[in-house]
Amino acid sequence: MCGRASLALDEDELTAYLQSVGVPAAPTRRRPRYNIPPQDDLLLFTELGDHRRESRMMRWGLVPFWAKDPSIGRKLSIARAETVATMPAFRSAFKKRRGLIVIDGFFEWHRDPDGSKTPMRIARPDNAPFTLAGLWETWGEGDKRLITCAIITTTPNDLMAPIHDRMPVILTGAAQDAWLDPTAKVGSLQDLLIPDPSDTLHAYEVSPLVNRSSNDGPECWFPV
DNA sequence: CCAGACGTTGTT
DNA sequence: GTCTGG
DNA sequence: CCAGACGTTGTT
DNA sequence: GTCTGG
Repeated sequence: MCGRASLALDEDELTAYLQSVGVPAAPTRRRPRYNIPPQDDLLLFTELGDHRRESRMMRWGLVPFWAKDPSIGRKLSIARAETVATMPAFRSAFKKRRGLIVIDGFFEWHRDPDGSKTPMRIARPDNAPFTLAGLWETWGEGDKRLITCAIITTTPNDLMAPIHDRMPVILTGAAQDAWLDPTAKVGSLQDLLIPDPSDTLHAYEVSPLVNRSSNDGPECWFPV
């Protein structure tokens, strides 16, 4: 699940949001994104130490530092909260390279009993940004250097349960600080990886235009 | 010892 | 069925 | 996540 | 890098 995200808000709104969570304004130019698939770029911020935070665009699909071939990243876009701390592909990033991924919505495909799939968008009613628990890695050197990331999924909250059996981990407020804290213990980190309790999201059906990731415009958000 | 995997989803 | 491209 | 390809020879 | 399977 959660194989698509969005981040369409304008630079001023994004800058204001980043400042509100202690991140200097993103230096890179960014265009509105309504339909972001795996292997495309997500905006992630992390804590370097002494509470300094930094944001960057990172490719979605984690390539561990030890990978011989970066194509492994295609398989590593989602980690499960239940196993992320111990999985060989994720555990070192879980210990040392946690981050928060800024989005303003994500998509889930609801499967009906007859097998048909209905795309749904999950967002705040005002499309304000929020953050997902993420992991990141650097791989390779020079021209080959890649910076990649993955999201973490958990069980659904009341909003998501009718739609799907998994949802991304959404962190707000003190949980954001706790997730980024370099000194955090595994147990306390694990306690953060729970279904979103904030009750600030809504879900609505959107057009199947979102199925095709090359459709990256507002039509992907239109309610059906 | 070396070779090969390292993930999730959903469907059967 | 499985992999790659988006 | 979904959509689309899944092959080779030899020609432009 | 580290673990599992052979």
